[in-house]
Amino acid sequence: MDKLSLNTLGHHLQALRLERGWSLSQLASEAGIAKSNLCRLEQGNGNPTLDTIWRLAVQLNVPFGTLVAPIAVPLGEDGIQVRLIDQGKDKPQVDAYWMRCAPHTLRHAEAHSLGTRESLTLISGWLEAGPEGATTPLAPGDTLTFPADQPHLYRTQSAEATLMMTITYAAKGETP
Amino acid sequence: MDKLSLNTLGHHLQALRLERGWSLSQLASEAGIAKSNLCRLEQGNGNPTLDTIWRLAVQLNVPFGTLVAPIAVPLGEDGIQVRLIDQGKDKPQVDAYWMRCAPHTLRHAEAHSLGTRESLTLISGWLEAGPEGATTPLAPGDTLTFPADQPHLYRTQSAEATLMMTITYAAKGETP
DNA sequence: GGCTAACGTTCTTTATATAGAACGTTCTAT
DNA sequence: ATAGAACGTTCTATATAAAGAACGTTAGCC
Repeated sequence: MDKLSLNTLGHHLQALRLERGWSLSQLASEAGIAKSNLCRLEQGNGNPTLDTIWRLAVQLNVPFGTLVAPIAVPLGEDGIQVRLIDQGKDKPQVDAYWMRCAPHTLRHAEAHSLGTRESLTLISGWLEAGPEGATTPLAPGDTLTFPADQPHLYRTQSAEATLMMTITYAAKGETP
Repeated sequence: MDKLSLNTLGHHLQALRLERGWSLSQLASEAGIAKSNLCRLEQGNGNPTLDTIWRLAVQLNVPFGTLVAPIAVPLGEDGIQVRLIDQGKDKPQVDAYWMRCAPHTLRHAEAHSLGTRESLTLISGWLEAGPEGATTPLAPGDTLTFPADQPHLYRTQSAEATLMMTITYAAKGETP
């Protein structure tokens, strides 16, 4: 595991804490860990134990993956983060992703293999997505399914968007 | 973090390894960790470092959460596991879950608050779900959205089902 | 001014996660 | 049968994560 990932974990940890208006000492004591420990983690050093991550996740009331997830893939250069949640083992193959788009992002995605479809469900924010020229705006809770075997795009405006995305590959199963 | 969770992690770890037909020594060496370490983890002792979990997840090619997730909630008594992926911060409130139903499971869910809707996207297996009396069968990749402010159910047959579920609460935001 | 309290950081100490060697066991091959 | 190799386990040694004390800093308060 690289240094960068730990930095990201640290920043993310701190962001979540400040978001709640908690002090470092406070969070540490309520999570039942030493504040020196938490301090080290936020600074991006260290290699926390599962127990430590666990306690912090519980205390911050975030799903476990969220804490460690920023370690996942920042997709391409633009403000898009993608995190693989699960992969199906059946035919057709289905991949489930968590995805976050920064504000004022426009991402053009290339066509996937023939027959591939995507389903999006917006968790928070606002997003416009779909095949180029036939995009649909989405509010939290909305679901959109569209053919992804043609160029498509995701666009945010002033707010960032968080969503679940599932990609269903055509029965033959080749990846683009 | 309790002993049970670690046991679950151990079992899950071992299951994933055996699923791939790998030996303990093999996985350990390819993940770049000592096999004594992996052995201990599979036995349900120990409290692995993020680095260790990380290496194993990469090597087993499973999303990070999957390794640690069984530590999450086995919902109720029946063969259903639910894992919170993310919670929206907007109105309406949206919760995203990963969910797995064991084979031959029938789960009756009570009505949520008025206006609540659920969206399901099947990742693998087969599932029949929806409001009681108006259920729909789902194949991998299929998406179903239905009003959840009435009793609804999830039913599997011979195969287990893995899916993403999002719950959108009515704008007022009260939980049932 | 000085006093207290809380903050985040940086020490030192202690517990323990990991690495690596050694073990007994079970196969296969010669 | 015997040697070898690989398996999973269990030792021991070492690196280091976590705890706890002490630190300098800032902010209120009398």
